[in-house]
Amino acid sequence: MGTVRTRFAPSPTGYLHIGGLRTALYGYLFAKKNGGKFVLRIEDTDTARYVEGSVQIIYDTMRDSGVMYDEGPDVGGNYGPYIQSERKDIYTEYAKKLVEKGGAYYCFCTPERIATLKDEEGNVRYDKHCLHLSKEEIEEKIKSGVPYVIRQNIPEKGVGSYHDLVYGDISVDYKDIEDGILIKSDGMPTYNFANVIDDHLMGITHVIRGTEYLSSTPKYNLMYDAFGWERPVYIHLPPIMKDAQHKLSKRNGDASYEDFVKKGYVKEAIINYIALLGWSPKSNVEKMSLSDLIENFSLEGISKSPSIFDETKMKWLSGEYIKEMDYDTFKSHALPFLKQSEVFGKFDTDKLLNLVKTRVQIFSEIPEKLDYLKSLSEYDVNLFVNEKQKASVSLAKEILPKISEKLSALSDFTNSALFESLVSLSADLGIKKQALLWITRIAITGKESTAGGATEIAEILGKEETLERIAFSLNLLNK
RNA sequence: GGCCCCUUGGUCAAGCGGUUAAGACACCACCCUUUCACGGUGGUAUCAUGGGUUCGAGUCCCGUAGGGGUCACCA
Repeated sequence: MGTVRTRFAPSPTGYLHIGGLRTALYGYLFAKKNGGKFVLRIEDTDTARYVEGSVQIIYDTMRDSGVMYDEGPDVGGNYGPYIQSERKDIYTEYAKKLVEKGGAYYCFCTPERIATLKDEEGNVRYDKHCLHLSKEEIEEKIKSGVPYVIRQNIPEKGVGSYHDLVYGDISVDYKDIEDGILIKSDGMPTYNFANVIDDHLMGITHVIRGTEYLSSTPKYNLMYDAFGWERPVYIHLPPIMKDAQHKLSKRNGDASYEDFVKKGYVKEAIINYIALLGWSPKSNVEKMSLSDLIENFSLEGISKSPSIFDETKMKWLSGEYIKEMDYDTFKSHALPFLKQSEVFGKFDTDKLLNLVKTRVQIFSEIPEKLDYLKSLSEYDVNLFVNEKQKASVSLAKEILPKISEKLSALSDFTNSALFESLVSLSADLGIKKQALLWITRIAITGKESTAGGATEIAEILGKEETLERIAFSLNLLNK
């Protein structure tokens, strides 16, 4: 076999959903793993379903996520054009060839006649009515402008078998396959035809796509065989589910790649996670960059059964990426989200960001984690009670003035200096430092739990604000 | 409904005839700790079901149930 060539062939119907992106990713990984090429082809033969702008979304998503193609409409290549609507003449030419070879035939049946073919369950199955038209009849009808389609001629007997690298041997009886339309009456090909022609002409060696094509693949093979072309290797992928019953889809309002990016997921984590959905590496390592994925990817790890999308796990992965990010990278990603916080601009940006770096899994959690810094308003003084830390309301009343006094004398208002100072104060007072720090933190935040400890927060608030807040809390306690 | 395919904890999953049935997320507990988080340790929890085959079955075969896909001039 020559160079491995895989392709991703989405239709521009509005967005690139998670399942589609995973299909693209596997095609990309398999090609890269084998030193091959990954091709993007736009399947826009259904003009009615075309959605403006969706081709651009496909380009953007693939670029942004790193699942980048070597050949495609906007990057070129030697097998173009890569947009099916620009290949119409090619399909017409090959359709004629297939008719000559007996693999297809002209059909002039009206929709009305087709409708009479409905069985009890409402399923229509074409009866090969036009297969037996004579050459003269066909020529005459075409000449006189009778609308027609070109149908595939499926053998009436026999079984179509092939080997799928994920699902193994698949066999479908030809009697269960209908003579599907290859060329529509508007002259455009259907997926069933364009897909085969393009995959062959573009030198695609491995066809990677969803399981929805598992049982229709034998009819594609019939065409490869009729043309005398080598069949590609098939790799069908199980679907990604929203729950046990439903596929993940935008139609159900499920998030897409761009939605997750907007929600503040680390991009690498999204790709990493979807790679793991339906595929498992030989090792137990789960956090993998795109290049790690290329290195570790193998077809044997692809599962046959559908997998349910678990946003919680993706969130965890995102958090792992954030924790390992160097600060500057983190800052550049986090800043747009920090700006949505009410505390942005009121305090030192770097200090705020440092507070939050190990405490968020996705960037959008930043504002909520920092909101407590906003202002101090009336709160339940019972928050001072903490049995484990030996803190109580009365102790708070007693030591808060001393804390205030100590802090007002402090010139170096940094975390470490504050910590040292307060610890020594607790020793002087003969109380647990935990109790003193607990009371301090409650006094300056009024919150049971906060991102950051007492002295970290005090540093961010600054001396003036810290002392004001302690005074406010003291006042509250003495009410 | 016909046909094709699938079925290991709540979720992702390893396993390819002999294992105490990995690991991860989630959950719980404990430790660490300046609350929370991080980190560490431990724990709860899985082979859909009934028959075979075999000395031995999550692994092989058949049935049943459940689920997915497909049966378009959509891809």
